[in-house]
Amino acid sequence: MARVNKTRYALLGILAHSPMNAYEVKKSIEQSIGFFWQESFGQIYPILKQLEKEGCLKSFKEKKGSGSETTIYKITSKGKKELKDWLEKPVEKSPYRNELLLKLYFGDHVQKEVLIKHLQDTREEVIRLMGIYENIRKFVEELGESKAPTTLSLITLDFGITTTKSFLEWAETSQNKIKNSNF
Amino acid sequence: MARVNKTRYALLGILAHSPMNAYEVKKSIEQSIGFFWQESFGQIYPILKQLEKEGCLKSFKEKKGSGSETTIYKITSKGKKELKDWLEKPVEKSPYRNELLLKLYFGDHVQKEVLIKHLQDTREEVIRLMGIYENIRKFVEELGESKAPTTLSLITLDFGITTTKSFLEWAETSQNKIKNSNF
DNA sequence: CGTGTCATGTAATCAGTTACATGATTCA
DNA sequence: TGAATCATGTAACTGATTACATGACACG
Repeated sequence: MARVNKTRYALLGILAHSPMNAYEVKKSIEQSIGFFWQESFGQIYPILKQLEKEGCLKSFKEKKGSGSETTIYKITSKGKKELKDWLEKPVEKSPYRNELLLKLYFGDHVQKEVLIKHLQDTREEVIRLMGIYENIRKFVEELGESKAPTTLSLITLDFGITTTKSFLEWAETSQNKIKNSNF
Repeated sequence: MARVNKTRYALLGILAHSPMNAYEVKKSIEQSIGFFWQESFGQIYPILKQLEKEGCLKSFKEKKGSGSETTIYKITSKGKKELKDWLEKPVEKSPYRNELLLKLYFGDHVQKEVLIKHLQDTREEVIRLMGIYENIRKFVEELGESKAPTTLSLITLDFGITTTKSFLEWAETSQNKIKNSNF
């Protein structure tokens, strides 16, 4: 299960949209795919350099208004091919770990209230996320009507919304089941 | 986000149910919490030893019918306390990565058929999982009526079932959206 | 007798986060 | 002037998988 490095593809994918510096790549990831994909600077900087060495990216210095320079990365045709080849490969399944479920499963060692609290906290957290998703959804919908990239980003966003909804239903039901159980 | 080692708690939780050897711990994890939590031997063996050194587990040799010995681990009262303390702590959120969504988000670089295929493959994979969940559910339901540990394992199982169902709906809808989009 | 499962471990490797370090620019 | 953000990196650490190695026992 999933040993290969996929950070490179996330970076290529982001840079395929538009050239930018490492710092902006991080921001861009957070704002677009952040709810299902994260990258840290400790990965981004070295891997961008490595991708350039491989010829997948080309960097150049750009002067910002006030003298200071920044390193902009631009995807090359080789980089685009690399990205496309990966996109066409089957999705590898990656390990999935859920700490809430682990605590619930072993929950007979604690008071019921503890488990109900864990479920409640998680509900509140995902409700917060749900709000963010729906705001982004509105924003994207208004922005570009029926454009393909818009369609795809809405699809990923809808994944977040639907799984969140089903999580909330499950969590509420589970809280009630625990309340009514005898332990 | 999530830097602490939780393998120890998974092992303690499993051994809190009944004493067993490392090999059986692995099997037991696979059969009970396997769909949301995995552990490899490379983690299990060293961490069991470490837990014993800390006094959370006590090991003893047991002779199997045919002369050979095996090392059985049993949880101690200190181990139970360690588990309970962790169970009471708030659930830490861990990084979530979804490769299918990543490929969909960058999907405008490939043919629509590729994305539809990825969704189809994943649907088939989760349908297979769904079958397993529902079989376990039947089995657990028949086994123990209204026992607390049963309630809790059914709750975790229902998480699998409900999220799988909502995934399937989303995936089908998304396939249609992609079919009808212009790219 | 050979294959599969039981059983126990270690070493190499890797992906990834976090902390640390540094400095420029912006803006209240 | 001081805080926030922009910007670029490296080092340490760690969690985890995978591969490797070994051997007993079961069973057809």
